[in-house]
Amino acid sequence: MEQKKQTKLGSSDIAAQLRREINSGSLQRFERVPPERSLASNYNVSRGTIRSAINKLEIEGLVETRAGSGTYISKKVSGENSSVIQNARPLELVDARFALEPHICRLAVLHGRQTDFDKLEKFLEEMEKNSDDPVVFGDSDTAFHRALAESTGNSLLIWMIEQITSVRNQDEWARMRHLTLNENIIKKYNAQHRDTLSAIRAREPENAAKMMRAHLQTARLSLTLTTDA
Amino acid sequence: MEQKKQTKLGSSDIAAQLRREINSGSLQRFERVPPERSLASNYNVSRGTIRSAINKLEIEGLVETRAGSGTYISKKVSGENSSVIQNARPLELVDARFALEPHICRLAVLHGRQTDFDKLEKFLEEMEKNSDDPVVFGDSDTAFHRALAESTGNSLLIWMIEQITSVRNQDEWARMRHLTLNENIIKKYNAQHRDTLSAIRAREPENAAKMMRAHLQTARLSLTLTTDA
DNA sequence: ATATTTTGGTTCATAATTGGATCATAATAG
DNA sequence: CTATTATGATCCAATTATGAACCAAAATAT
Repeated sequence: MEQKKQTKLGSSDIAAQLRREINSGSLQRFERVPPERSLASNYNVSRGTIRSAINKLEIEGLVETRAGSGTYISKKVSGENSSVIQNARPLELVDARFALEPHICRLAVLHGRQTDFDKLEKFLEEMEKNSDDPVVFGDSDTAFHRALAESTGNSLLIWMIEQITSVRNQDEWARMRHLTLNENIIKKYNAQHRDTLSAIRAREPENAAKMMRAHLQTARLSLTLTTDA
Repeated sequence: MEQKKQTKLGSSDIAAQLRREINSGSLQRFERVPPERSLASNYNVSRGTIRSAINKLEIEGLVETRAGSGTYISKKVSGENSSVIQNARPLELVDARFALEPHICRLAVLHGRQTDFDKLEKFLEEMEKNSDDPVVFGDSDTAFHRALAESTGNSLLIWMIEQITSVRNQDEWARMRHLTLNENIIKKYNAQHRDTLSAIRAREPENAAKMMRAHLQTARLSLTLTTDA
């Protein structure tokens, strides 16, 4: 099997080696696996062999590739999440947000400071500027809701929102996001985000909560429409 | 080391590296991250790449930038999950319950079954039977609120309530409970619990949420009165 | 107070990098 | 021999990086 004489390494051997390096952590320091061309020259095999090996790892879910960008180690490997969060279903998650976020808005009115609102404004503008890019929008959206929680100063609520948003960056959810986030939905979200922030700035707690509920209602609707289709 | 020169670092790699340095604490001591231009020359990449990396960290909440001043490491250390709960202050916890439990009541109306309500009834009777024993009452109270969450069928909400109630069994909280739980308060709690369950059984979501808010309002009040005294 | 320097924010055109895909050829295994 | 696999070369399309210039806010020096 593994004579170092003349037997070249096959794609399976390379895959096994990479798998080992990822799990052992020697490659985990960086999010990105070296480019295929580098790996090919390092292992002294052709690029096709490397591609075949990486393909195996991708099927295992250990790694994900983005054309033009690189091959990345799946976040599931590096960051461990609570199993409860991982197994949460989309509608459960929306319901949890329905519980938390309207009240977070009320508390933001009570405890939020000017700098908190400025930060929210920044993320809001970022979202509005990237209405055509679901990925960038999604990141800013996550940051917005997180900053909203932070404005309450309540460490428990911040932590809960962190737990909830942490799940958004996983594979399954990335696909879901692509299905639900079209430009119309994003524009609607932007308006609702702005309504919410305006109500908070105006120090109207119930109105802010109402705006947030409307936002979440939209999110739930787009979710059910997508999953039913 | 082996291939750093050949394979140039991308923004993801640099973000990962900075994230590592921050979390490990080697950069944490200094308030300010080196300026972008310095980092760019240190890492031998363009400033745009550095900016892209820092932007990733900012979205994660690890770092915050101030134009004209610099980029600063966010004060809060990456908090341990459990310690967040452990270090939660009583009022923070009540606020979190204020967010979760009224909505849990609404969902209980929607998704609760007869067996769930029977279980709630059982804990309620247990509480009423032990109005004179703060310890037994406290346990039944915890069980009641947990069963309430379970009746929603939402694993996320159940988990969050579990996290919250888990803290109640600690030393500090045991003392607090002794201070707040006199027989009058307990009788009031019992009435409010019964009101809540009645509203749920009557399938009146908003009314159930209202009863729960009244309950939590009482809890918060007894807390502030005690801690102020 | 005022001027200068430092710093992040922004934009732009251009270049380099990277995974995706194909194909003819050679090597290897069964 | 035959089927499978690896090779090496080439082109494509998406993504990212680069380098330069300029701005505005903040910090610092005069």
